[in-house]
Amino acid sequence: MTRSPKADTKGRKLSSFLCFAVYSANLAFGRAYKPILDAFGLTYTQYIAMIALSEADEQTVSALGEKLFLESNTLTPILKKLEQSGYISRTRDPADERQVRVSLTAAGRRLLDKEINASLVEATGLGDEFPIVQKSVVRLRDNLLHHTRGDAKKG
Amino acid sequence: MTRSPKADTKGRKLSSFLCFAVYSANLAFGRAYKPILDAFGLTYTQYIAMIALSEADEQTVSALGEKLFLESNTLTPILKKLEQSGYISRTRDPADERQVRVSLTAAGRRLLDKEINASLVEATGLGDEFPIVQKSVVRLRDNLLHHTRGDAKKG
DNA sequence: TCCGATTAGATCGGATACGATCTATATCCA
DNA sequence: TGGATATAGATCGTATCCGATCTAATCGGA
Repeated sequence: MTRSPKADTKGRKLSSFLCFAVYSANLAFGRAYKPILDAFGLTYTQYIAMIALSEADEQTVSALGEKLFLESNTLTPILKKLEQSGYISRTRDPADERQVRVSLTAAGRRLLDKEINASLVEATGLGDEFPIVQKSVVRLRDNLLHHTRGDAKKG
Repeated sequence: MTRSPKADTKGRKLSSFLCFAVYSANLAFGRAYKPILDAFGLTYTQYIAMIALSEADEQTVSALGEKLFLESNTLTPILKKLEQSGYISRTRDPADERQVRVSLTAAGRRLLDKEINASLVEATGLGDEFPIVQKSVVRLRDNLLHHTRGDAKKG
């Protein structure tokens, strides 16, 4: 890496800017979505958790955490709030009382399918580039995650 | 992943995935950097704040906040901690006592210039694509910010 | 079968984000 | 000049993130 000749200082700055670009893009997403989500009493993280829940019913907290890159310490309070709001259900698995099964309720699914919708895509202003940027960011994230765990599965 | 047949649902999902990709890439940056920053007693946000501070001396909290997309409610506690750590200085501007001027100390600058370095670039694993991804994410962020404030200044 | 190890969530404390509000200082202008 | 207004930070409450730890349930081996 650091393919630049004056690699040192320039490399550090570039790195800083990429990490900062992602950091601030994340803040920007939160702010762009907030007015829309506020109307439904959802926070940004709660909304993301519901998207993950929309992919399957009866997911465990751990399985959900793998999708979200979060653990029970973060998820448990969020899921409890979503349960209180009536958007999800939480029940202990009778077959293994250690596990909690989480699903969207009818109200939660209705919220995702109908009430919150296309306005969120437009906010990105990316047009045709949307899937390209998406792919790059996903790969960036995965590279970082592999680096973290010392896992050298590279492409 | 699990791309749905319906256009409506698909649009929502794509949007979700881009916001989620950024969200999780940000988490991934924090985790990849943590082991490195831990050694210097810095958090990820504190590190980013120091990068912004490295661009100029005697910045006000507001000016710093504009670069970081943060306000005094978030910055003040962070800057106080960095001051306690000895990496920055905070002083009221004699010409306008409302303003606080913030600068890196010698120790802070040394930390950025020498001690923390190229290892942070490698963690991204992006190689030559680094500047391209960076540019896309910056544009995404700016689009979102413009959308938030209803400002339609586009490129 | 019983006890240690493992697993799944939950709890706790520290550090962000952020809306709302507060204080102190500076400015405006009749 | 003096009170209304504006500005810059700071404080507070709520909601994430995350490391460390705890509890309860399950599993494994002698």
